[in-house]
Amino acid sequence: MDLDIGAVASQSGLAPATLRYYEQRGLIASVGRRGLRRQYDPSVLDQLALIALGKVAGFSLDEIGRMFAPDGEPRIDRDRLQARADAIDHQIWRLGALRDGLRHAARCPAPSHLECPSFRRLMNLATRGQRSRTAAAESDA
Amino acid sequence: MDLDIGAVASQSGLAPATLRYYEQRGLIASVGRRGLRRQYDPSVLDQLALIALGKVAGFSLDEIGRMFAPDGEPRIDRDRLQARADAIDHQIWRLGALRDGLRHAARCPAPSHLECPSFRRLMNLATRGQRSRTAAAESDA
DNA sequence: GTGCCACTTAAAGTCAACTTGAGGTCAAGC
DNA sequence: GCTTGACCTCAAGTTGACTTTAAGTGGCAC
Repeated sequence: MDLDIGAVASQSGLAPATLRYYEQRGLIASVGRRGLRRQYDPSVLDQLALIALGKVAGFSLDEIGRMFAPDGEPRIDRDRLQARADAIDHQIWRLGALRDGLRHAARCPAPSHLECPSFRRLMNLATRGQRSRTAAAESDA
Repeated sequence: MDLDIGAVASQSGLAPATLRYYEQRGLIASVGRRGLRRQYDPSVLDQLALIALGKVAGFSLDEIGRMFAPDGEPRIDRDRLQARADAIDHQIWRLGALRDGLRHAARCPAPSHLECPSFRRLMNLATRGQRSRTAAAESDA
């Protein structure tokens, strides 16, 4: 019922070497070996999806490792999870402004968008409370 | 009226070396020199805000450079801008699912979140159409 | 029983985005 | 007039996240 690394690789879209790397980094774990070969529980695919998601959200592998432990033990500080969620919310908000800014730029006839008041307003909105990634990393300490 | 690199650094929160690096990469431009020293127009601060924003949105410096030229000439493919905006929209959507997942995880008493149907549903939502960064980069070609 | 091929390890290489270091320049204050 | 400090250049180093390579192993088809 377990998967070997090639199966996990093809189903996850990640290279086998990447999976070994994640295992070495403690992000995932194999359930054992058959001969030399790592055997993975199918649930590792869910974990990999989570990891991919965390990366999209801008977290480092270390941060992700701390958020979602590989052994199924969440072992997560719930306050920290909430803080992450709030940080992501903030990022979503800024991305929304960036998206609006880009859409505006795609339509706006101004010679330079930096001179367009509408664009500048959007960008000012978007850049409020910058440095979220750094802040998130720092709040980790 | 122009700023030297130290002023730009302190107002933007970036290291002087980073500003020189950005200049070298063509992301920003100084308006000239006073002696050896670069002089920057205050508008560079807006450009740096845009760059920071682009980074938050997951773009590489090259991509950002192509999106927002340093000389005030937008020189941007409007279709590409729209495509970016759409990609960001998608990312926002996934981040929303991630945020909801984290909030759920912070409340949910299930021993492992991977076993919690509600969490799994959120994560499945969030991971639909993954690999956005890669996809965005590829759509650049 | 042997050949193949997907696996194994350890170490080195790559790439982006910086950061650091060494050695040099210049304007200003004392 | 000399030191100081903020700047300069160019090269090398660092970090994170992989990828590649070289050399080896072992289960399965034939």
